[in-house]
Amino acid sequence: MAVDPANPLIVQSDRTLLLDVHAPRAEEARAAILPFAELEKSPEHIHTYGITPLSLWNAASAGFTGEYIAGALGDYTRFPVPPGILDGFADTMARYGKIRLVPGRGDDLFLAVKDEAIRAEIGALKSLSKLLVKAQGGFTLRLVDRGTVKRELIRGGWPVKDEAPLAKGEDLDVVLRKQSASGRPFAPRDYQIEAARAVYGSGGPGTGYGVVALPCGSGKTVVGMVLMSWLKTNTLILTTNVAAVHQWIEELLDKTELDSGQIAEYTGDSKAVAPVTIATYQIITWRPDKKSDFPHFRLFHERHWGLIIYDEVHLLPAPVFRVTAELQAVRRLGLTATLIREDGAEDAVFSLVGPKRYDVPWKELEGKGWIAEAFCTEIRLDLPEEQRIPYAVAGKREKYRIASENPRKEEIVRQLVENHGEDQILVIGQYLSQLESIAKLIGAPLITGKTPNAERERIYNAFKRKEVRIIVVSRVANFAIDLPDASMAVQVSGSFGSRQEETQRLGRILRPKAPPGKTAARSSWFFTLVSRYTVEEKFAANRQKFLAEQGYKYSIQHWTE
DNA sequence: TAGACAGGAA
DNA sequence: TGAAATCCTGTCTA
Repeated sequence: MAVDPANPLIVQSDRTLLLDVHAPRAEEARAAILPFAELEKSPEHIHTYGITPLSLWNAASAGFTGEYIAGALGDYTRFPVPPGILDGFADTMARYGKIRLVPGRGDDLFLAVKDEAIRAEIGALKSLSKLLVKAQGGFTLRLVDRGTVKRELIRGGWPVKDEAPLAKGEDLDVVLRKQSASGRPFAPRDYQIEAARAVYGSGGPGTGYGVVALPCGSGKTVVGMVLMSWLKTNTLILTTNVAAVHQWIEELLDKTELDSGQIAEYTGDSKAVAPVTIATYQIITWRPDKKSDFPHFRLFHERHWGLIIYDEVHLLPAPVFRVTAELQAVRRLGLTATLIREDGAEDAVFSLVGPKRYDVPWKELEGKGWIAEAFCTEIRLDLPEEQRIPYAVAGKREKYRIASENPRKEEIVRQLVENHGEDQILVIGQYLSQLESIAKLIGAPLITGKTPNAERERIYNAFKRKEVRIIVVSRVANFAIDLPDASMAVQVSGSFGSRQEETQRLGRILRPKAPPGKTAARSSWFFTLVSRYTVEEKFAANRQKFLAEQGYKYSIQHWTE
């Protein structure tokens, strides 16, 4: 606990933290600041973290205090911490809990605000003037406005601690199996139980809700099942696509004693409803035209749900926010690999699903062998001579495409797959013409959105049996969770710098290759090809942020002829 | 009744 | 910033 010029962290008064990656104890410092800071930039030497109100409230709701932050910064700081900054953090964190939502008279809710000044500030918020009615010690509001009020308040800088009771839901005896239906012994892992517990008991009995962030391949569905087995109630599970719906059903049948009659699929194919129902976000937000209602919203009050699970909660579509009233009355669990949203709707997730209750650095799971160790390499290459002029004069949009489709990438792919003769490889890209060309060059099958399901299955099976070693895939790789596991991925082009996408792609190769505890999981390789001195460099940097945040190191290799 | 396919949405 | 994929519904065919 002392300022030391060898320390890794520089704390600045604009609420940014600079982490010197090469300093001793840099990794320790990263783990210490992760609960309350967000990574903003991650070039080679110095990483920049920002501390935002939302990151502080997430920390506050997870039980971290101003003293913890003061301690963490004090332990690792290189220079004296700027005066006043800690008070600012404590002040922001103290806002969490100052406003509480509790039951009111009859069906109404009551917004309890003890502090008179805060009461005046909220009373003056125009966006809430129609929803809130002044009362002794706070405001009353209608039950249906619960979600809207919470969202408006967080926009105004006031997170609400929602302590109003949640519907209990109809009983359903959910029991986890000791041995999965497929015959293997099954027990939830420590971190899965901890994650479920963090949500279950988050606000005292009957008030559990919130978000769990765990990497792809670490068994997020198990966290959901553990919570279901504790709450023992009718459960609605929302997810992104039909493949994920099917995976949930398989997992539930495999690892719980529920039978197929108690589980239903609510999708385009089948509109069944059962004590456990799994639906896609898309069907819920479908409507005949822009002026109509959302006919499938009825699913929310079709049954007395006692739990709603939002799979990939960072993809929660905006229209769902409209049924906030129904959603607010039910216990809810958000599952995600990353909370980062490029559209900035994080505050909506915070206020409507809940704060982040649990989070493990990927590296920690990797150390314990639950997910494979990954080596990430960014390969930078020049544009071919003849494309430099066209690139220079191209418009912004064209530039990205020229850089992405750099024909030299094809030769690098060929060499990489040749050098990794032992690995099962996915080549992932964005543009179909480029992928077609690569598939032809290395003689590997290509899967795109147009590939019929039967054909996909045939290729996947051949890949699993190791008859096919390499598959070239388009963006189907982002969502198709039925993709087989691979030990190496080569990304030849990506979309506009989405960290989410990068995370998903890396998730493809992070699944453990050996039984945990016995031998270490087999290592994985992840290569990204980037055209030097082009816009692609900037986007590539953005994509890597999340991985750097989790402690992965990208090594950069410059490719020369 | 199943499937294939077109069209719209985000 | 743009391209590609998905999912939903409705219609047509056998």
